[in-house]
Amino acid sequence: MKTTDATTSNLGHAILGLLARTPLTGYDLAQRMRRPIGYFWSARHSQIYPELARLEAAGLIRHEVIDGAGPRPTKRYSLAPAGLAALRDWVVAEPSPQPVRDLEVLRLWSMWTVAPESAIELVESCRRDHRTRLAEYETELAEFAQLPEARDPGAPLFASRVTLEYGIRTQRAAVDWCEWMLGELVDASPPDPSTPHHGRA
Amino acid sequence: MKTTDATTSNLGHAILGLLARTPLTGYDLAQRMRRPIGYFWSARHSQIYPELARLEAAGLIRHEVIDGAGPRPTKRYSLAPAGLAALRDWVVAEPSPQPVRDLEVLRLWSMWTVAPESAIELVESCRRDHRTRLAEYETELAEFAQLPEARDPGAPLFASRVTLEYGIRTQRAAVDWCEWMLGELVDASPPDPSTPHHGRA
DNA sequence: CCTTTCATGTAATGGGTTACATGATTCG
DNA sequence: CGAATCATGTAACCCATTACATGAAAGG
Repeated sequence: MKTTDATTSNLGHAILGLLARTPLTGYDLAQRMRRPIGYFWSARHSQIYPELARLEAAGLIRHEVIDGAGPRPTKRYSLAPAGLAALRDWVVAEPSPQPVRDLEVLRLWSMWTVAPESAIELVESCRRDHRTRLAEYETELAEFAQLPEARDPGAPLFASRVTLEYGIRTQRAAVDWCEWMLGELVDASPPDPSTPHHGRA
Repeated sequence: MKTTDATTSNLGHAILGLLARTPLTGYDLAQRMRRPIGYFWSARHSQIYPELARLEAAGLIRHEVIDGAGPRPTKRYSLAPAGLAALRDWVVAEPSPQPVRDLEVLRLWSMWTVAPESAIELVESCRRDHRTRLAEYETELAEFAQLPEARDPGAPLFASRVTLEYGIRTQRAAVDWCEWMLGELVDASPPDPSTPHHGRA
């Protein structure tokens, strides 16, 4: 006998994951969907509010009305026991292969259609972006990496730490890749033809 | 004066990028949306056929009827001059920040709610997946990496090579990350309590 | 006083998946 | 003779973004 027959969406599980850490309002959830979990999952408030209603109807979350500045009653949501069970089930469930969509790689996949100088500019701008995000993640990780809870696999901070580490590693790999590409580009098309160059013409 | 005022979608540019390399039927395009470009962009045939009609209405592509096995006339699409221009414009255009959605990281972000043994299994299955994909990309790259066109920034194979290299680097980073995580997990919770172990309890 | 932040909702539109539908050829 | 491959399309539905709508408190 299953605890939940209602099929909960990915967004629903993202919300459950947030509420498993601490009770939040819909507004707070929307903020968190930028940072800290915004770097691997995102959603707008217009998507969050209806999903909260669905989760509550399924008995996975509950709310209490608190003081707030909005024109309507401010609701703070928290995880119901069935919600924690549903989250646990989902974490260990067989992952269905998700469709990949990387706009940056798609763009660079057609870089051969433009002049090499434009391609170099393009790659340099990618490198800049990845460097910026890398620096952000590194400062964010530094804020809590040394706390003892960040070492405990049963603590939320542990998961925050390892996922941030993932972000750092992939951004670093992306920066390295950009630099490797720049090497490949200038190797094939030397930037200054007045300077004598070695290698193939 | 712009060449195209019609706003073309990401999918549209993916199709233009494919047709810039060689003429294809809608069916062929759907196949390519799995491999080779399927690892960074994907689409089903039900999405591709209407988009082809839109691109053709915008004058970016053309088709000719060829012999085929389908019940309806088989159409081979190729890029029109305006299509190549639109593709070039898009490649060098300012990229709008795309929303990120990584289901694997979202899942692991809630790994703290399950037993450490379950978490270890989870990470091991992630490592297996990344290793498989890494091996696929490596064999695919080996097929054309040594061809001379793969060194020419103006050739499609150059872009194929560098984007595959990106796939390889990110998958390798992911495998390393999984192994690092396993180290963190067994460090905190020793797998076999009967064996005497060093470090903190 | 004006802008930002707090705070919650709905409506319209676009992008994407699943399912429906058809029919010839090739291979086991 | 049945399954897979070739080959193209439509319809229904879900997910996500943008835009519409409202209003109080706080800060410059």
